[in-house]
Amino acid sequence: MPELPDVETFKQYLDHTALHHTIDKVSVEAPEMLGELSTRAFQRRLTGHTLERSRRHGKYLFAGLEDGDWLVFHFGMTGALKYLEGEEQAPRYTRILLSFKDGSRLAYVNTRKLGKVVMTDDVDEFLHQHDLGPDALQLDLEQFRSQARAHRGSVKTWLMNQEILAGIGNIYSDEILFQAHLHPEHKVESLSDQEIKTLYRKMHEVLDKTIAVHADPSAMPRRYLIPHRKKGEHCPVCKTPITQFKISGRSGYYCPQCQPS
DNA sequence: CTCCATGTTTAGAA
DNA sequence: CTTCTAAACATGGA
Repeated sequence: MPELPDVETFKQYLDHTALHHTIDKVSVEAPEMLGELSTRAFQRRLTGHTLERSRRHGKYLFAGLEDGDWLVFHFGMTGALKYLEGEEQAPRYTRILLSFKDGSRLAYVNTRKLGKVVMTDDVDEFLHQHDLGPDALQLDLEQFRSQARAHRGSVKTWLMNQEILAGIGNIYSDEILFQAHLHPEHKVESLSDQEIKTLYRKMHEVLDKTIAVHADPSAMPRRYLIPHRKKGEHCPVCKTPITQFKISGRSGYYCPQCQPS
């Protein structure tokens, strides 16, 4: 799930549920998700503190405490948040569970444990340490164009490079390229100014529209590729069979009719 | 059993 | 130095 629109949806969810709650207890079911940070240090930095604000950058979600410290969520491929009230049971694969003073809880759920949950006292430094470029919704057309001019290789790979712009992954890069009528293996260095502009506009449009439906594929516009992004499916626009291809070990999908090379 | 899956990192080859 | 590929991480679902 978690690319920019999914993580933005998690942010809004967190804002509407766990924010302004004081942490009473921290259960770490999967200590390996904390990386180098010890369970004790993690618990010490959270217990007794209050979640006061949140920030998202690319695929990362930051929850700020009243003391200036930050809880950092990264979701890998299968991570999500679930807020629990009353006797509601924590879902299967809950890896971290924050319990609040009022009895409600926030579960960090992650089937495959590919993400991370850590702490940082400086978000900007954290972003720098992780080589993250500007958030995909923050950079302007000028930066977008000059980054395109500074790289070689396929446009899909370029869009997914978190050092260039943060937030776009395998699924949403396919959607953006589909909406922009660009073949995923089109060389980024050979994009015209006009194509770059279209790509930039479509990137915003796709991110905005998918955030508006909380990244739910079943609620996305009719002419979106994402709900048809599997083998044997057909293009929602022209009905041509969708092509699957491999790009550095991952599967990409496109319509050979709407996105000619 | 096999292959595939939304992410990131790393090693090695061009 | 840049770019690309495969593999690894951990775990399920088809």
